[in-house]
Amino acid sequence: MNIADYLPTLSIDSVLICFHNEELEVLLLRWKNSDFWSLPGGFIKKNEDVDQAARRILLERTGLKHLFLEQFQLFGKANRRDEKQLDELLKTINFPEDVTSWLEKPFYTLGFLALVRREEINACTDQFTDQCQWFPIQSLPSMIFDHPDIIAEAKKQLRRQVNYLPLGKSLLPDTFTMKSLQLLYEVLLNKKFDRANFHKKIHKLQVLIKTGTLSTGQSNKSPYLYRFDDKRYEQLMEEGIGYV
Amino acid sequence: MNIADYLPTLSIDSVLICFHNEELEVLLLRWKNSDFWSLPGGFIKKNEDVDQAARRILLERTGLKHLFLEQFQLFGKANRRDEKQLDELLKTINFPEDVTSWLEKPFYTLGFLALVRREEINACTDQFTDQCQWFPIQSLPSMIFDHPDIIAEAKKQLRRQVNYLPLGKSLLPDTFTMKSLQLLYEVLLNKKFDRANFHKKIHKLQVLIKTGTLSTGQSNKSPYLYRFDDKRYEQLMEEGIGYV
DNA sequence: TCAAAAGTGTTTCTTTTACACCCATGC
DNA sequence: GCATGGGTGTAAAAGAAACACTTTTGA
Repeated sequence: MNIADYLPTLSIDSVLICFHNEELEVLLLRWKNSDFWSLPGGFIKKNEDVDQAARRILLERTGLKHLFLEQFQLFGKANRRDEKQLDELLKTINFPEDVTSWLEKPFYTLGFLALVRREEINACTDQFTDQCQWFPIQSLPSMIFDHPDIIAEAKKQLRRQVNYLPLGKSLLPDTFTMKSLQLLYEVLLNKKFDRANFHKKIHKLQVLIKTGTLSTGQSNKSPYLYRFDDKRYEQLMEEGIGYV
Repeated sequence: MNIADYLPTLSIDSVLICFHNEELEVLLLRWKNSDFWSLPGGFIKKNEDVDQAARRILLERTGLKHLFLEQFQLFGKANRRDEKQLDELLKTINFPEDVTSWLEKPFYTLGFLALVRREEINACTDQFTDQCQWFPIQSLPSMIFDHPDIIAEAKKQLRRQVNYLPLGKSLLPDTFTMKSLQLLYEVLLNKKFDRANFHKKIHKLQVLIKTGTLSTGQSNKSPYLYRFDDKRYEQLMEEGIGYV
């Protein structure tokens, strides 16, 4: 990392979210020689689009080229990074002098929300971190700086924009059952739906295509498998699904 | 303006919106010696909260201390400012050398949405501009750089967040008639409401308090004047009004 | 044949919509 | 009194919610 290639002042942190074990999970990296975790992030190159920078950073971290990624808020408090904590984190690692002084500069950070499928991700660490793990969004470990706030705001964004985000398409596998779709929205909105009414509501949207059935091995009827009608799905994202 | 006090890389531009003549209007400033208009904006001081910077800049421009102000998007294209245009704008004014070279640096800009009452504003120009005017949001003049995009995104934000923005409270006078409230939402959503049903909808929200009647001088019944119940209003902003 | 879970249908209640009616005001 | 626009009431239509019924599957 050649410091001279990067812009000061503004960094990027991404909240990667997946749906796993009937829960939303967030990807975190552990800082070297510490018990603190942080969001995958990075810096912006000179002459680079900010959106492009966010994609580049996530590509390095996950190997994913195509994923839903959207900025949601600039975290702009002057004292957003605890100085003491920053010093301690830097002390434990022997970065080259130029990297250390770069990291000590003040940075606002732009928060991005990314929606991914856990099984498509091969997450890896960066030069600041030595471990990489998914955590249920309801039980997160200690994090550096204002990263807990960033995740909290991402959650709010997720709820408020629920009608305009490609949640099903980004978080579920290509084919899925009605039950898993319902479960996803129940978790997102923290609210139970009536199974029968959920069916009707979704079918009225005309966004699902039956692709077969899933043999569960259970002693009951096999549920249908669906996939999304891409054209109709895009249309719904424009108009809003009308969930809440 | 002492350049050394300010951060590079990131600037601020605000879309000030008022409701006047049954239309939404935007405040623009005209660049000195040019036919191009721009949003009121500025730079961030070292060690300053970004939100605070946006307030400081608007205070200088409008004299308003309290107003609704919220960031809505970072405009992060590397080439968002047309170089040719920038050069031409700078050529026509004799800024000190340090200011010129400051302005020539690359800047991303953070867009803020501000909701104001036109009559409370005493808008004035800054060192870059010589005129200041409100324009109907539907008929805007030529603007510099990506400022048309910024306004377009602000409009989208306004529509999408309509349920969570204090539109009535920020854009209408302290007391107002049901008709003017209806008109505001009709303009915002570009959609007509049935007068009777609008009454019922609003009354069910239990957010209005009757404060008297307005003598219009017209040969018909005087409409009631209302004001908002502050406590209930805040509550509604949290939950969302449920308009669209 | 039974239990379990998926899929579908029906009834009820609530909300939305359309529109009619009444009321105050100035000429 | 009458035209005008504000305020209120009512009936029809649409939509949401609750819940019962039917189907499929493996044991």
